[in-house]
Amino acid sequence: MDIRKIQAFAKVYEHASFSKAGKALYLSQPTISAHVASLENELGLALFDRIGRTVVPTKAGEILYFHALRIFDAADLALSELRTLQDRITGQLDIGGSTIPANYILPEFFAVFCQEFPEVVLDLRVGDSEEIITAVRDNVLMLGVVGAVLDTPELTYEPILQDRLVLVMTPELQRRFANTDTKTMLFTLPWIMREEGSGTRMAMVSALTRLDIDVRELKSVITVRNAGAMSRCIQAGMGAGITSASTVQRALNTGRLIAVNVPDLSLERYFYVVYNKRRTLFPAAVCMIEFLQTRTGFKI
Amino acid sequence: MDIRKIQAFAKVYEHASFSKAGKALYLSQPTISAHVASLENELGLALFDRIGRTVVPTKAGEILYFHALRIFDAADLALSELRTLQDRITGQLDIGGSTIPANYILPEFFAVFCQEFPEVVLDLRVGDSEEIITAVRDNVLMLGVVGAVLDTPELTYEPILQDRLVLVMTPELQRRFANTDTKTMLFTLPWIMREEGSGTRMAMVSALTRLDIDVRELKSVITVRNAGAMSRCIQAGMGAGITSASTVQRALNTGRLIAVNVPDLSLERYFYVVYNKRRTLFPAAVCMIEFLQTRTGFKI
DNA sequence: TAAAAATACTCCATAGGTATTTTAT
DNA sequence: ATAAAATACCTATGGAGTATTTTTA
Repeated sequence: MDIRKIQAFAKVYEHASFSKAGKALYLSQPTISAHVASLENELGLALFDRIGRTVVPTKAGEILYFHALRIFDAADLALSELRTLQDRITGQLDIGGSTIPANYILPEFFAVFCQEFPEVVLDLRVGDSEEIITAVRDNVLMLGVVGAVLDTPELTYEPILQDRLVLVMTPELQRRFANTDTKTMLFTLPWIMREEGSGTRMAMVSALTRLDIDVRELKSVITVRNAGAMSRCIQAGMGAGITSASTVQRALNTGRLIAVNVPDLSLERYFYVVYNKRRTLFPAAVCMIEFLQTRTGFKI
Repeated sequence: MDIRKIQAFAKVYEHASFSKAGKALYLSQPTISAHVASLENELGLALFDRIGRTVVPTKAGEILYFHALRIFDAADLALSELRTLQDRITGQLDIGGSTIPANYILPEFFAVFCQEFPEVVLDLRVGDSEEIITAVRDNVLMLGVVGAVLDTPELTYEPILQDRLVLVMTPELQRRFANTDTKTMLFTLPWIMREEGSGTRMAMVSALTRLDIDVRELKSVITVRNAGAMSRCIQAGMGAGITSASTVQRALNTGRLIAVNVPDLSLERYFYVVYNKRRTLFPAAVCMIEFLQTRTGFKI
């Protein structure tokens, strides 16, 4: 069932002539005869009745022609989609986003991106930084936006945004520690924490490590898997937590929460686009990387 | 876009491995590599990223795989339909029927045929004998059932039924010719005639010719294109006509029409299955020919 | 070191051609 | 006599193999 033989067959069907089919395909008449004969042998069925100098398709020929058109359609469609992939910014782009980017940062960037590149269909997969990075490492996802760098030598991390973490709690809770020294407060506070694998948690851990504090010594009352839950737990007075300023901006503005400054605790971290530079990125993916870099002011 | 290369590509996609694809297709690993490379060259696109010893499809690879499955489906379906055509009585059978067979004879035979061969789909095309025979000669139709033989050397006519034509008129009309000699009556009668090309007309013409009567000398009041119209015209008293006894059986039984005997006018003719014996008949068509011959008692 | 893909090469099947014959109009 | 398909025969591309090298986990 060679596709070129089927093409020869189809042209014979359409022209009811071997020699005309040859002309249409820029092949000699004997070549067409050979192709059709080869198909007939392979199938064990006559495809045409050669009645004198007229060529009439058999029932088998009619059935094959019907399906031949479908085969050509599928092949043509494949070809045209591959061509547009080559020279247009198009196609479905699956992109992984860790908690903070997916919920607080990417949506507004994507809104602009989709306007500028209307042929691209975005599919945002949400997980924590570790999950997204693992998916990118395993080539399940081509692109991720995460809040941490993991030790994966094959991956490229391009910084796109600086983020500020803050230690927040309710004013009531803060008042209880008004006369306590900072380090004691950190060890006494009931903590709301993000799960392991969270970029926010990793940033917190490394910041505390620099103050010689082991997170495992802190009093964790609950572990949550997203920033919204953390914010609500803190507002409910369950304890204090370290989270992106952007996730608690309203609560800080209204005074329902306050950010407590801890001297020498450097709570800044970056968000990155992460990808495997050894993979062939299609235009839409390249575009997305550049878009994230330039629109966040990190490049050009 | 050779289908075998696409098959190699698809197996690599499914196994994420060139060597496993080779095993699955009973081909060597270098052959698989060559096929995929050939496709990549032809398309000018990478289909896989070879990252170390892992193989990851590119976006182009994903698109091609999607369409490859459709191509295989179409090819498989073609193959399976051709196989069932080979060894089962199945498929659509277009069959031409001239006026009398199509309206009065074939329906009940087809009812039985469809019960015995439920996988066959019949499509009955109606025309007059000449139209049907022409369609069979031009290979537009594979089979026809007609009431006349035309001088077409390439066609085979197999008789399937004897038919009796009758000269019919209303009793009133007949009474007007009670004392007229037959020949005068024939020349005086107002005639309802079938169109040229009708087998019924041809049978009538040749019967009259044997009595040295030229139809053109008869007084034709109307030409109709089917037996029902003829019957109604005669019953309305417009004139007399020659038609199959089967088409006016009820009217003869009830006495609304009467058959007038004309000495020496031999009004018998046959119905035939007509086909081009040089065409490859598929099983359902062969079956239909045999069915018509045996069920009408003309063979075995 | 081992496993997988790429490369190098050899071989032969076959897709392609031209020239000719057969067949039917 | 002509037009079309089949046949015969030749050539060269490329599909298939094995052996080997390169690469990387």
